[in-house]
Amino acid sequence: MLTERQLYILKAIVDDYITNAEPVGSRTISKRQDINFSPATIRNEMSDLEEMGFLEKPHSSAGRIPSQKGYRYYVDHLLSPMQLSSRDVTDIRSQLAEKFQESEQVIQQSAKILSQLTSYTSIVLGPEVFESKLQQIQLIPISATQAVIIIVTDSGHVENQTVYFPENVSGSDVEKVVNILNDRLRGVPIYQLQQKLSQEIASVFKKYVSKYETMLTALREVFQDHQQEKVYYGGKTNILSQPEFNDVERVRNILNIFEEDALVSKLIRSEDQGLTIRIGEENDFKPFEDLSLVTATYTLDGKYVGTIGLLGPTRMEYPRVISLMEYFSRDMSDLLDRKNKN
Amino acid sequence: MLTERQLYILKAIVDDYITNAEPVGSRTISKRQDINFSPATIRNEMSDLEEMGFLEKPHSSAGRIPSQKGYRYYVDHLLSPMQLSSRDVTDIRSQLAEKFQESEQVIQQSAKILSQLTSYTSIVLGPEVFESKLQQIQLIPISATQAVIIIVTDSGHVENQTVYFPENVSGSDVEKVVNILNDRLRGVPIYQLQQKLSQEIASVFKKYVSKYETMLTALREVFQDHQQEKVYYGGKTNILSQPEFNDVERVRNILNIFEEDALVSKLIRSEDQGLTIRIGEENDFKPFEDLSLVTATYTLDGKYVGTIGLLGPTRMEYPRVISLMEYFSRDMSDLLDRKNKN
DNA sequence: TGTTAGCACTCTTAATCAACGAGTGCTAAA
DNA sequence: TTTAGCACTCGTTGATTAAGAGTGCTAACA
Repeated sequence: MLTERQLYILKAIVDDYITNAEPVGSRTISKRQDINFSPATIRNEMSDLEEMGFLEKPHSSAGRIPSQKGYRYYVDHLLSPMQLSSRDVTDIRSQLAEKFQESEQVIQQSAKILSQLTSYTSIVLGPEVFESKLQQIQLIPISATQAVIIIVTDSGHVENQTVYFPENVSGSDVEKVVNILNDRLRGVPIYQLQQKLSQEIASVFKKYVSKYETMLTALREVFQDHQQEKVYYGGKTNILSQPEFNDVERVRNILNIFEEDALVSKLIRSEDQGLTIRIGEENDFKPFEDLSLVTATYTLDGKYVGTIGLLGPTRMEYPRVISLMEYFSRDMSDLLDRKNKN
Repeated sequence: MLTERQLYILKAIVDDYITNAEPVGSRTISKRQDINFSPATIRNEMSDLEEMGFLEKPHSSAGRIPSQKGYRYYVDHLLSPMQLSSRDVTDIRSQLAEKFQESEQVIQQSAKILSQLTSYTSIVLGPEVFESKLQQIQLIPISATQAVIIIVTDSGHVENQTVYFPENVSGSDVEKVVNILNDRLRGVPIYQLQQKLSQEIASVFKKYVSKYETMLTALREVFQDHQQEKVYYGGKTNILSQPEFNDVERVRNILNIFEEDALVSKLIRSEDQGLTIRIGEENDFKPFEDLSLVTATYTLDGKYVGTIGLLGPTRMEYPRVISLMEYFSRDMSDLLDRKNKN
């Protein structure tokens, strides 16, 4: 229902607004090399596009800016995904290659690079612990009533926590407990630990361990805590450099959200494999109503482990961002797979 | 060299400016209950105080604001440390008491409370790992060439890192290594680990472990990393609510500093036991030139373990902040001591 | 019938100006 | 020594104006 020319003009406007952050006038468009119509013609088309809801006017004598619907249409139909420059690619390669030690570092580094390349804020959800399985449990006594419990997963992730025993527990009891746990729980997904503990382990403890209730409650607490996903940020303050965010109060609100990992995690998370783009109000979250969020998932052995996200103004460099996100989504997965095979 | 009255007036001006963030005029001061001089008299005194460098004028027809020197004098001689309200105390008590599990949580929670009570930004340096001693080392194989090494200190702190062995290492070798390390290194301060490794352990390895060089380089890397202090923040964005920070660019600069823990750590750190107040340029750091930083140390068993800091505008509620910091400095030390004795 | 030149109109932005008021500094009197 | 009085300074506020960018409409053109 949109004519060829309208498509062309809409694209031109969005492109222009994305780079200049200023309402686009008819003359600006008509001056372009690839367009051979007078401003008046463009104006007529713009007027139509506005009527259809793709454009809006900040005020009657400004140019047009894309509406939310305009961005959406642009993203869905108009946008030509930009080829990543070879400089970008080598940049990424070199920066990711050097840090190759721990999965966690790969993720952190990715967040950083992503934010540097875009000057938006990147948010990466770390591998969910509960997707991975228990490799080993260690209990290291610090004092008579205090020990550190360490949980190592098959992906090499380590969680630790201090436990307090209300009454003294003998060294041999601790040893027994560790043995039992390792025997029975190796290979069990982290999120099932607590359940297994109550159902299977409790009775075994009862048989062999003298102060089994003390141990049990202590362990229960520990398993409770480790079900959350980690959140990594890159360029938290990048968003402040966007001209649309010169109001300190607005900025403060957004920055405060970043402090609440649980909330962010919920916002970013996306079940869909592949790329997701949420524009403005599509985020369904008031403080993000003029922000766009592009997310992609990354995998390990084909299974979902986390999400990478990029948060910027609705006026976002979609073509570039999309290419970048696709690249990262693939590259991180590869990297993690390779690390995993080591 | 300052008369009684001048002291009084200087204090009144600083107090007023601290609460209202606006230049203080002579009339405002003379209206105060406790002052019985006409505006003209006050003006004369103000003029003198300005000449001496304690006050300055934003422009000729505004009131006066304290100069850096003014704040300094106020802090050193004028300020009456405010009694903490009993509400504050109970607030703190209740919020610190509930979270009592891990040292790290105590610190984190302290940072949070401190920022909430003041609406400044709190920065707390975590216990320096290298003050504590090695309790136990664990090496947990994940795959043939990959293991997780876990370092537990006597304070219950856990550090972990993944190590890669370039060539396969046998299980018995790993076991030997762990035994040797635990035998020889228990009780050694963390910061000495690397040194000891090269000096003493290397030769032992050579004797008993087949691929000892592989192990050695892997371990060396691990010990390298764990010498930094952790930095905890509370209310990172609180500073944005101060009226003097309505310029996004300024804010961005400060916020960016918070992302670099090493730098912050260096800035906050203070060797002096007790309270330190650095006003504006005394921080010797450009981006902090109109910020004040109040720091105090906290201890464990009488020994320095970390620093708590509060960062706000030079126009800071010094009386309140000082009391709070003193309180926290004591309370955190107590808390940690008690935890340590458990 | 689609395109475009022309022009009146709208609305923002920047600049200028005057009035206001908060505050100072000085002088002279108490 | 203190203070009343007053002229002066300077930032703030609001109004007014001019400039400029852009639109929308009409009428002419191909």
